[in-house]
Amino acid sequence: MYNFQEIEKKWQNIWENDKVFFVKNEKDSLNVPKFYCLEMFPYPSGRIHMGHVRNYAIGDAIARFKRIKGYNVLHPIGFDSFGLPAENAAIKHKTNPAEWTKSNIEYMIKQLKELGFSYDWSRLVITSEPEYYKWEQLFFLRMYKKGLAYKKNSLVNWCGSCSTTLANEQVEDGKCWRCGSDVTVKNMDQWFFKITAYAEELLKDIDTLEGWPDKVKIMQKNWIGKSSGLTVNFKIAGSDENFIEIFTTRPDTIFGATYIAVSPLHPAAKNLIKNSKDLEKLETMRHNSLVSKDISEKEGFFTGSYAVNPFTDKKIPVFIANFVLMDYGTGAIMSVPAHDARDFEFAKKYGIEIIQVIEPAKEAETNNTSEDTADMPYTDGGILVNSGDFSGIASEDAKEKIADFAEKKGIGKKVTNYRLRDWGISRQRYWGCPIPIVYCEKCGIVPLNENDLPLILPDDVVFTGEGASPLKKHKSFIDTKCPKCGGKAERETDTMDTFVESSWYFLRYTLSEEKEKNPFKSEDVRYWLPVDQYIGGVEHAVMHLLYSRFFVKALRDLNYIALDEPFKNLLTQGMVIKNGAKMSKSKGNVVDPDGLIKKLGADTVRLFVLFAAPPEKDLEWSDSGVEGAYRFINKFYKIAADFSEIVKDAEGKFYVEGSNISQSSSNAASLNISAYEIKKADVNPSVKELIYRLNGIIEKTETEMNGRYHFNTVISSSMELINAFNDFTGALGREKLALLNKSDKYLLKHFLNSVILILYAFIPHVCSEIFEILNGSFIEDENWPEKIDAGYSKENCNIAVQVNGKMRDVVTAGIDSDEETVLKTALNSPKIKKYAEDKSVIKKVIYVKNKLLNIIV
RNA sequence: GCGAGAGUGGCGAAACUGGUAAACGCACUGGACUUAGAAUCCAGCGGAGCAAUCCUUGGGGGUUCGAGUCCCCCCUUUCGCACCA
Repeated sequence: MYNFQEIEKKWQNIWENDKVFFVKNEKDSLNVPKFYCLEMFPYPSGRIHMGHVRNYAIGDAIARFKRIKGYNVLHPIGFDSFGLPAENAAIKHKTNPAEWTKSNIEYMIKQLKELGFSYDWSRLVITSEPEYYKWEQLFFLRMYKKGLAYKKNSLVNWCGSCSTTLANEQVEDGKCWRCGSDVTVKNMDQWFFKITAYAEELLKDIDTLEGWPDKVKIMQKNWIGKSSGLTVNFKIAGSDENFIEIFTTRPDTIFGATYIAVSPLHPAAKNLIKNSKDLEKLETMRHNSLVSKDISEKEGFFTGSYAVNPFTDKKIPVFIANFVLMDYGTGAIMSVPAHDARDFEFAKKYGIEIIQVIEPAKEAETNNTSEDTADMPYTDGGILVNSGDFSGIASEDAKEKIADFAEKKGIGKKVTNYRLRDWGISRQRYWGCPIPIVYCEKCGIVPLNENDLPLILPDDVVFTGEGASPLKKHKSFIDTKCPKCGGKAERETDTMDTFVESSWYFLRYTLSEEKEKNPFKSEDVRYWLPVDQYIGGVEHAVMHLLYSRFFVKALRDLNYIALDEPFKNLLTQGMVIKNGAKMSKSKGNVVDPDGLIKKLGADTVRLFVLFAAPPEKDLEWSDSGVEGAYRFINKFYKIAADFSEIVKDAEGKFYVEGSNISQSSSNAASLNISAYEIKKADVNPSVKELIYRLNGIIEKTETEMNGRYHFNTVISSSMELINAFNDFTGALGREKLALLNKSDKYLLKHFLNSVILILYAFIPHVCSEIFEILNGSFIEDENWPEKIDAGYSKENCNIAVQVNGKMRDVVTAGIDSDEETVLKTALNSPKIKKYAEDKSVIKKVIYVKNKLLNIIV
């Protein structure tokens, strides 16, 4: 009987002791194609959850398949081990973040090993270790020297009660995710990476990522948010030198601009205001836009100043408006209420003039013209009207012409804007990579010397949970000497965003030796990168994947590597849900992998997770479905073990013609049919058919495992094969099975071995075991099964017969029969007669060979 | 509001370039084995109908000999962005 506990332990020990999945010296393997299979590494929260199991089961299936196919496979794992939870645990349980993290990692490694994933553990990466983060500090210094890392004053999310900044994703409905108090906006000095310098390249190269889901590519494109438009200077009425610079993507509507709207945070806002009482209003509005990002109600007021539309020479009012963002474009806009929804809403509210300057190009839309202008603006392109010399021109044309005109007159400039902002990496936290910078009284901001790295995060800190980061109170860390002048200096106490670590860990995995001397080696990166298959959740579609792309490009420009894009193919797996909701403690619908592994085994859990849905879809958890997976594995094991008992001879060898294929020989498991000549005439017709079906599924598996990764259909095909095998052997009975001739036995063994090799990717422990029982050798030494011609020839096939496109009957005909023959047979069928005969005339016949016949009467 | 998906039995899902819809599994029902149960095995299982037969891929229309699959409109739903000018 199938004892999964024993079997799984046995194979896990063998894999570990024999280093089965360690990458064999890649320098000698350059003649074999490489395959880098990568799963997003976990945060060491304490336990592996079902989402991890799914993610890693997918990756492992691919890695194992590719190995059997003969690839040189790199399949690593690590831990993204810096981050706030460790600090929270430190506060709550009075533990040390380093120790808490370490014990979590140890436990999770144990879990991953119990799940039997085929990682090369020698390449384990733990990002909170100095041997890892010291390289990150080095990259920071190099980026600083190149101007890619810089410091500036900026607005950040601030939780007053936790005394720390929060990342955007840690702000939920304007409240702190941890303590629930209101989040405000604060002005602070922050370190940034200049990701905007790569905005255009990051956008352009998205088109080269053919193996990425469109969804993710679109999300990244939207995030980068490129838009091209025009800046135009609007002179302040009554002044010769003062003007407001606005940004617009619709220069074609400029004749319809009836007011200027300026952000309350605009530096010129104060000077525009004529009535001193309005300065208070400005202050309130400034405060509001700083404190909350919510602008559900458009508000504003007239400054008392007017600007001159350079195209119409008309004076138009200048408003301060809360919906105008300071950090996009120029912080001021020209408002065209007739053709922009927001401008329209604002103009209606404050009674500002609305002038139509675009007419829909098509006259076709007749019935809703009058209504349109009253209730909503017309925001599409069309033909210009009321636009001076530009009237009559189409929008797209006019955009160009008006922009050219503005540039020629020196009042405007064509510009490209990006929504993408520079990446703020400063965190006022302890458990992160220290930023290697000191502040010297004399020299100002001074980077550390590279050979002073690593700057180690001190271990002796006190967590109170109150006030600033513990680093801020750590005198011996802060007090230092200036690397430049040797005078008194203080260290930077901010640490880096943890997305920095995950932006290059996949490069570190390629390093196998001299780890203390290099972050990675360029020749290793050249060999292994790009990652052939990256697998992870969609939640990282923008941040992590965009930051990693940026980092690779930056490292390229720092001459570390020659690589433009890190991830060739990306698979975003769906969530694991139960009772229609994402598993969470608060909903009480969490399924713990540990318990299931103990109860039903790792193979069962893995099989269910891969079988229940294709990887990109959400997976609905089902306890009885898991039991079904368990049943299948049991059945599979029993069928194979029984078969091996029956067909073995007294010496425990298989009946196989030619002594070169036996348990004792070195290539015992060889499926290479050239070693044995099948006597086709002797083969049982049912066995022939089994082999024929097998061939089709070997082929199907190969295409499926080559990028589509619908493991569920591969598994169901394997189940069909096992069922067919069982039907055959069951019907025959043990005695007759034992009396089958050698060709039959050989082919049946080949059949089972092939199914084992297909399923090995999904349920490796039990497949390794069955393979050993059947062949006495290791499955990892085996090759992917070849298709065998066992002499099966289809004589007849079923042909669907339709009359006027409706399914009416199925007839049997010889394979490759011509239309005439099939039609004759079909017309003999009583069912068809009934439908076709009384209509007397056959107008047309459509015949698809071996498949379908459609009679049109 | 904008953008991108999804909608097939009681459930998870199959169906490669349009060609026998529902493979595989779960649940369920009946049977065998058993003192009984569990496990296992066999059979059935989209809907209506005694049956012949008819209907069925969110709804409506279209293209086609033929549509789950292609085109148009609508409904529902999930996700992402959300005043980016």
